[in-house]
Amino acid sequence: MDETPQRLVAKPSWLITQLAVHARRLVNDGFTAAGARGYHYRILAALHEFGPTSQARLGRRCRVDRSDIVAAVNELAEAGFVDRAPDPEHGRRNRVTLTPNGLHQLRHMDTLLDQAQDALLSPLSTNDRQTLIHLLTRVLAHHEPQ
Amino acid sequence: MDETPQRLVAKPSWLITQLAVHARRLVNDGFTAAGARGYHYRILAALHEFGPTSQARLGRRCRVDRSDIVAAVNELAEAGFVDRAPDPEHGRRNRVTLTPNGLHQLRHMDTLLDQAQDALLSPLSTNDRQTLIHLLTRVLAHHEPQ
DNA sequence: CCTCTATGTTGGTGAGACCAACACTAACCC
DNA sequence: GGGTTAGTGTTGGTCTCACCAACATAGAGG
Repeated sequence: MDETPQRLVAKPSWLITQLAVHARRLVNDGFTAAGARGYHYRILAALHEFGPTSQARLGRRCRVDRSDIVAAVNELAEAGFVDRAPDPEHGRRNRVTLTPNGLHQLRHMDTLLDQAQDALLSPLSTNDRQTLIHLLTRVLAHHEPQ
Repeated sequence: MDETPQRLVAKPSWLITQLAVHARRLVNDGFTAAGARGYHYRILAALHEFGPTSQARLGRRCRVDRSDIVAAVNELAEAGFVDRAPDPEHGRRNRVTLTPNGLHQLRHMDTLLDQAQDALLSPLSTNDRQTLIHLLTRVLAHHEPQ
């Protein structure tokens, strides 16, 4: 009952954006349990993988606007997950560093995130998941500025 | 340069939500050219496909909260795309109807939307598009309350 | 030296999804 | 029939995410 219009269901953009709603809900349910949100995970992940950097670079890596990085780093710094200090060899730049507590939080969020991935793709076989990931990666790569 | 963390790229939820960003951008660029937004299209499409209904039912069909339907129907009614009148056989309910102008706007948005779909999936062959749509439909169906 | 670019920061906007509360109506049940 | 329950429209919020304009300031390049 209360069927959704064929005009919507047939559009790839509908499928993707609606599925993104469910994905975000699953992920955020986990993250809020850890007192965090998406931007936090992106930043912690980038710091762990590439080491300390400036906020601007962080934003470019995580696809987050530099003005939004400010707020997110504020929150992470206040929680002790990140350390923000002026870059010694550059007056204007900040140097954001992952703290041990931040690494711990990152690992915690990782397990929460893995559960969400599983819940998200539960109806698909391992093979189907692979093909879906492959196709999505191709399409996304095409739209990333690179 | 400025690579994105592997932790993100490997997550299906990242692929889906990031692709949804691009999808929304493509779609909205078209819609704003028509002075509209996503909610408007959903409502017009539902009215065209299922005929006049109440706002609550409209919301259930389009996956839009009933409080958000109020604002969207306000905008559509002010533009003359939709007619809102109290349901004669139900004191509380409203009866929302698609006007001729609304149908015209729907058709206009349809062509804009088709262009966006094409731009979105441009890197994929017809076959790959089919598979992607099929997989997305399956996953989405699993998460819809039905 | 002067211009151009990059950086951090503040303060907005907008879409979309969602929630709580209220007034009121309809439908249901005893 | 009367009281309870469920549904409807509406107001007024919240949150996340994405994005933009402006500004002060620092570094890099000519």
